[in-house]
Amino acid sequence: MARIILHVDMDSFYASVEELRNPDLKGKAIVTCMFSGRTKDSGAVSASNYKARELGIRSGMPIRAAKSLAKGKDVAFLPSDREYYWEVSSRVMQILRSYADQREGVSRRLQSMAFEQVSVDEAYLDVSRKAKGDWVKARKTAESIKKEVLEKERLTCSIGIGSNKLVAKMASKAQKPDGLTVVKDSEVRGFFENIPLSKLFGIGPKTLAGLEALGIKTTKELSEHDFKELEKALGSRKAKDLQDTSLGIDDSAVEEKEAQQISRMATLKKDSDDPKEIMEKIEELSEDVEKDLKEAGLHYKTISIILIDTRLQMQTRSRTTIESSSLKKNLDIAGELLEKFLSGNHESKLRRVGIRVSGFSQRKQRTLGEFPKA
DNA sequence: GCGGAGATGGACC
DNA sequence: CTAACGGGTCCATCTCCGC
Repeated sequence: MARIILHVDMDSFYASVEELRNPDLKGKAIVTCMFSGRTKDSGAVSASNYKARELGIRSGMPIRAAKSLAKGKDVAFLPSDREYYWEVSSRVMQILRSYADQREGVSRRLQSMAFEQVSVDEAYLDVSRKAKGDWVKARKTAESIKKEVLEKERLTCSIGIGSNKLVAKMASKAQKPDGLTVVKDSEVRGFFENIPLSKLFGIGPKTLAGLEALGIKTTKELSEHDFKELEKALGSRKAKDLQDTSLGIDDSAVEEKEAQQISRMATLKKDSDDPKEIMEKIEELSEDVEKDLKEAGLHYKTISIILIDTRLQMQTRSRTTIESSSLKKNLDIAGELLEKFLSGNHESKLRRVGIRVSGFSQRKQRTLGEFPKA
């Protein structure tokens, strides 16, 4: 059956939430920042609203770069309060979820919906059954969603509608903020041809450069490029993925994914190669990971440390152990991994460190819908 | 050849 | 004057190794 998928993207979510929290900020340029705490203003921008974007301030840029763009202007720089954003997010997601199809073969009480939250401010909804192939119906659903989110949370969002997740995602980006864009199957080809290569989902700076080296400058050129040549340069999987993406082809399902890893990272107060100092930070971070682990009821098998040196080069070291739920008990492993790294890397000092657990045991209970059909 | 483990790199928010 | 630089997750790929 043909699908109809919605992609909902909250408009400059962090900044909008801050604007609601403090009425004094209304109408101002707002930038939320991750301050690393090592010097005043060291850190990066996590989000900016449209007023701030007009000045060229974008997420990911160093705070100091953002401040230099903001010089002489009235711009609010606020620390990111992610806990609070997740709180607001969960209320928004509850609204969105209620508009998605009921998953087939699942009892009403379990409330399993064809819904997928992909980040704090984004989600996919499968509405194929409710819309019954009717794009007008789907559009009305999207309008209702926007209305309810605005009334209940005073937030705007942009929604894209298409017959798969990729089309919906690119459609939601087409008109922002407060947009609503429908891309029917007959329109997909034209719509994608007009998307700049650099804006295509899955194409970052490296891939863009690689494609440019092949003489590919537009999405249309990518879609028409000889597959064999693309394959030779990028590998078969990547080549196939890219060419599918350039044509708006995607058959992935809208479904909630199980977490694969939990990690925490932080910047050290000052660069260090002292294992004692570094382990202190790692222990601190591990308490946070431990909390998440407990909440999710997960056991992990692999523990990794993440090390970022003064040149911002990242390295990881990991070890797989017997299944455990207690990170505290395994901190000595992190310590060993760190000692071993430092003894082999006398020249490097660390700027940021992190800890990660992964390899969770499959203890998920199967729901009725997942049992094989008799 | 196939898997798991360990490590790296690219991408996205 | 330039450079400045977070934290979290997913996935693919490569190598090595034992079977």
